[in-house]
Amino acid sequence: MSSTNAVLADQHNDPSFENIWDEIRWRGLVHVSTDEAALRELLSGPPIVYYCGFDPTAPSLHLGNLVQLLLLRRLQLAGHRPLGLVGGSTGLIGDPRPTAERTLNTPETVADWVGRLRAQIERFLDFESEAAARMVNNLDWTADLSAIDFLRDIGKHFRVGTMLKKDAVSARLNSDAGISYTEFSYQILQGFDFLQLHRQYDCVLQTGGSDQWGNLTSGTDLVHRVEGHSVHAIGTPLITNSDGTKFGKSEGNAVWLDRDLTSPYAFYQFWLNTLDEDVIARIKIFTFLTREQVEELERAVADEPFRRAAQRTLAREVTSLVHGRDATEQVIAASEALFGGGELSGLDADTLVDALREIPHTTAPASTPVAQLLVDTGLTSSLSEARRAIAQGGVYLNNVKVESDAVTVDGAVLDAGVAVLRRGKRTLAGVFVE
RNA sequence: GGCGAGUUACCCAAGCGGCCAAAGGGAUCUGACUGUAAAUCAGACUGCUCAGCAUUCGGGGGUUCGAAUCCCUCACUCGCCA
Repeated sequence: MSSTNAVLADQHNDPSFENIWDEIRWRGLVHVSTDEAALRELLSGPPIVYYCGFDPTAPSLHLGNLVQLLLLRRLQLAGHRPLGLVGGSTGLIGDPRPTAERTLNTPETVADWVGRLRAQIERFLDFESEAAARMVNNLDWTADLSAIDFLRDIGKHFRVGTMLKKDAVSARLNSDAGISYTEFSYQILQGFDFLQLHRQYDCVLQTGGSDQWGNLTSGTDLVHRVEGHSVHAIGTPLITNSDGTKFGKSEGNAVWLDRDLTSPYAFYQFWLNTLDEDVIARIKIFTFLTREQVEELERAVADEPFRRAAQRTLAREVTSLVHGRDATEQVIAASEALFGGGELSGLDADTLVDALREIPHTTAPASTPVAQLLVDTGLTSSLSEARRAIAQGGVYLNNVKVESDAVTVDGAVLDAGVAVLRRGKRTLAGVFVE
């Protein structure tokens, strides 16, 4: 925790930019927004209050949310005051996804996730400076709202025609999944949040992903209609990989900020494997490196791509940001030990054991067949898949290709009492031999 | 409430009584190449006691020697009409 605070204390915006708006534009954080000139002026002026909401759809935030957290933080560093909103009520409803209706989670689950998200958000913002952040929960102003009050005081301000035109809604109406009244109503709740925060804290800006644009404008429109005040919204771009795959997925799973869901090692490796084509854009968004530093790395990518200097910097920076510096140094040491290219037997026993603790591992007797170990370590999800992987020549024990699924660890135990299991080029697991 | 269309493996999507563990595409995994890249080419992609067996095509029931394919029923989705 202390190292996380140290990370926070070291963050700065780049003074070479005239104002924060120019910087977030340069970083590629603005995909859509309300009136640009007005926003630029607003953000250059005296401190404003702004917010971003996080709905509890999972027990942890993921990389998409990290973009939002960093935007909140950058604006805070520019002197503005963030409100971190957790969606205690919106999480009970669920915003319409383009594909299909969400499954409703129980109130208990949502409440639990709200607590977890709140704790995560708090680690990325400063709650003590002059521009101290504040946490809010939209359940606080909706829990006691009656259906009649909701329809009379809030619903009356929404036109169904407008609501139907929102992309999220029309996409669903045009799909065979359809949309429930529940999800259709979501934008009203989110719009009401903005109005509430505007009244209570004089909040004048909401940020969010561009896929939330319809919900963001739902809020700005409502505030304008009810209070007559012009307030603003910024939509960040959807981050995409240049090879067409989805950003933020590692082996098909989301990359989470919670270390129990995505280990710091896996997190570091995820960033380390960023494509050359994408790495500079990622650095702009996910790190606090200055424009000058970014340009230097850009040259490094062009001149010496094989060194992957930008990827290493990106991985180190983001992992430090999320997991702290100590954990980051550990996973870097582990990565170097395991990918160093040297003989595993040449590694110091303690170094090797520490490295294996960072990656998926299992404890098993020396007589265990390799196929079983692949399953135990999670390298494959079934024995069939394990055998297939071995048959395809994709499994290695201490860097030696495994020729048969009957092979056991027996002959391959290193001095440290461990063995290194590898699937493919870079998926590793540790075996601690009993 | 009435009528019509639909529900296939992670996603999209063919199949319309046996040759279907189920075409094709995407995603994913592995091999070659390489930089722990990308692109490209090749292979794999339900499970298991793996040259064989078991279980899959919304749920349940039925017809048949035999069903993802036919019938009944339930659930859900979409459209049209009230």
